[in-house]
Amino acid sequence: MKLATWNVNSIKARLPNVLAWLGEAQPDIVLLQELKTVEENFPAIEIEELGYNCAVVGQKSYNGVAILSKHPMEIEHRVLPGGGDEEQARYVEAFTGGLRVASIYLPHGNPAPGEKLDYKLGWMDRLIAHAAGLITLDEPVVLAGDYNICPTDADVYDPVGWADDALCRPESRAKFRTLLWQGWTEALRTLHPDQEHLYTFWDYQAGAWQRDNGLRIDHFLLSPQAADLLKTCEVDKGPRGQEKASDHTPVVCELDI
DNA sequence: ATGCCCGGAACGTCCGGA
Repeated sequence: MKLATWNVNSIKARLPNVLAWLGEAQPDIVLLQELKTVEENFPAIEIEELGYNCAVVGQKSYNGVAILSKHPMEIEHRVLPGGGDEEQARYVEAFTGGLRVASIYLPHGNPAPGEKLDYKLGWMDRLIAHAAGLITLDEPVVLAGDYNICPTDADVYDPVGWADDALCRPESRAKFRTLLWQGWTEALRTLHPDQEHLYTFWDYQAGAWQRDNGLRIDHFLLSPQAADLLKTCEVDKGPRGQEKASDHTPVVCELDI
């Protein structure tokens, strides 16, 4: 089973790139973030033509997450529990292909410190609380997406320059570690512990892609039962180098199921 | 020290992104 996560930075602007990559990479399950549109305007027909079922949680202009799956799919959550009447489309969770999977778009938290960082940390507390329940279910669970967290300085092209940014601040990293300590395996770094320049995002500005000034902020977290199935996890840099690219590139994870 | 580049909304130019 081949899974992928990809922040596409507008599904409408990125549709040709997404369709081409789906056809070429042939993933079974895809977790998308930053759709930037409502569910009614999600290009479901084009994606269904490639054999996917779609679970979409949209929002006008901002955020938006989806799960695409070649298997039958049952939606479990359209919003991260614990947030009252949260309006931001940042979480969708479903059963599909024998797995429980969630597509996550964590708030970035800048400028920091301030309200935005507080919202991010509060959102992470909710994720930690929900994940604590999921990990007791003794089933293979995959929590993947754009976490907007660089877990360590090895995941940043310029750790000193980014030290005070919400993606790298100790408060953000501490929450991420709290989540991992529940027993989640962060697949990409686990399989590539010493790899340098292992990035998933390159800013559009200042020639970041050409200079390989990247960040690793898109992550696959696996429950113990899912980690037991882990075969490979890789960054596919291809889509970032193409015309009209997203600023993120897909991370692909293969499970032996 | 600041902005660089994008997409969305909307038709000015700003907001959000990371």
